[in-house]
Amino acid sequence: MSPSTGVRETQRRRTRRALLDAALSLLEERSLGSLGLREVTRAAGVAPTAFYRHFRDMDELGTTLVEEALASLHTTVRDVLAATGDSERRGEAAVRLVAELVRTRPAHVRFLVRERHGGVAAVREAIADQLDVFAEETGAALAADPASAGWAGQDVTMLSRLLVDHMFMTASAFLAASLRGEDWTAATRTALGQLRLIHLGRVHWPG
Amino acid sequence: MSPSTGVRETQRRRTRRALLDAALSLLEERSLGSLGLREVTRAAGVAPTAFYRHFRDMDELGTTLVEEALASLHTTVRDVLAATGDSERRGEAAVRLVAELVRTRPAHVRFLVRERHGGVAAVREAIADQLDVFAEETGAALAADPASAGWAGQDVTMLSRLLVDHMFMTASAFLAASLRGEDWTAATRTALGQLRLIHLGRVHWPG
DNA sequence: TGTACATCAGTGAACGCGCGTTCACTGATGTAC
DNA sequence: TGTACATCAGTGAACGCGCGTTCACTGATGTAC
Repeated sequence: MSPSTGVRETQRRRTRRALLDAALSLLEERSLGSLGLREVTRAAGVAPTAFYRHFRDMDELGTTLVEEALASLHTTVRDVLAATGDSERRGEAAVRLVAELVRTRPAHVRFLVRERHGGVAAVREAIADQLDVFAEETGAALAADPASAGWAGQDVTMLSRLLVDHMFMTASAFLAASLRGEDWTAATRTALGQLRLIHLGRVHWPG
Repeated sequence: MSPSTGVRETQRRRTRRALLDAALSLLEERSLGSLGLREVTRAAGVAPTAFYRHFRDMDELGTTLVEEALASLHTTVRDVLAATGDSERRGEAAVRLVAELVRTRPAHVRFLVRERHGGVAAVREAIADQLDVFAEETGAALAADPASAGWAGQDVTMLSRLLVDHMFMTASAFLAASLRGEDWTAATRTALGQLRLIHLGRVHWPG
């Protein structure tokens, strides 16, 4: 049998997932730097030593979580960029997709928001590198848009960084609203207004 | 003698400062949640038990750091709001003042950026509350501006939150540039461009 | 299919270590007279 | 000014505890024939 379906491999994957999920769950109200190995294995229901069958240390588990979380984010970014219509509709699509991402993977999104400026260098840098990639992709999409005719390269970069950062702001606002038990209509309206303002500025650039 | 100049009080303040400075220094590459009491006292050059003469626990030290850091920030926000001139000049003033704040108090600014979404609830909430206050002040200043004639209250709020968040983005970009050994010209240009775009959007609002 | 052997995910005991917190203390500083 | 007493910031020993990591192990799963 192929290793991808063997009983042993299946169990191995189950344990690995349990460790990652336990960590994500503990990270709901904590940061990665304060998370202990024994804490994670306890929450996952395995012996402390089982941890080493899957990760060298907590940094490696953290890096794995970054990869998982960014895979979700990558899908969302691509969907946003692929959205068609005028800037109003594209803004709506972006906010809707971010909301959907926060709804389906709240723990992953919270992890990214928290660790983006967090205390674990390896994780911080892994996130920063990927956000650079997203900003570049966004920049390429913007440059291909007729609305960007005549824009300087550095101005496109400036705008794409603003949009990527705004995506994080919006995700963070949704998480904060959930924490306060509010629904997301206010956060959605704010995010849409901000995107509309940014797009207005874009249309009239450089003034 | 008044307690503010007694030898005992002076020494007490010196130790308290040493603890806060030691913590700020350790937080350069760590997060508050992972910081230990003994670690801080060791770095400050006092016995572990001396800590309790000044703070109940690390949370209280963290809250104290928030107050210090936000006092600096408050000055900067007020100066930005007091700046006169057209929006181009106000944007320049804002970026210059943020740069000055990051240059004079890098550890405090890094602490705010890191702990704003960090793992210690008490600190996160203290920062969020103060940012709400800043957003309100900014909103009041915007509303008083003739350029906001006819703006809905929620639109003013939307814009002021964007500006406060942009201030954090800019501070974070300066810190990141320092870390990479770059100078701040690129980060400054980006921040100025973004503010200009936002102001352009504002001028043409609601489209 | 059955058998004999190899693999390896997960275990449990053990270790040395640094942690947060308590306590009674010391001795310089402050206060009353 | 001098003396006797109170205050209290900082100390150092001691505690129990959970930590990360090591090691030899077990027993179910996989493989060769």
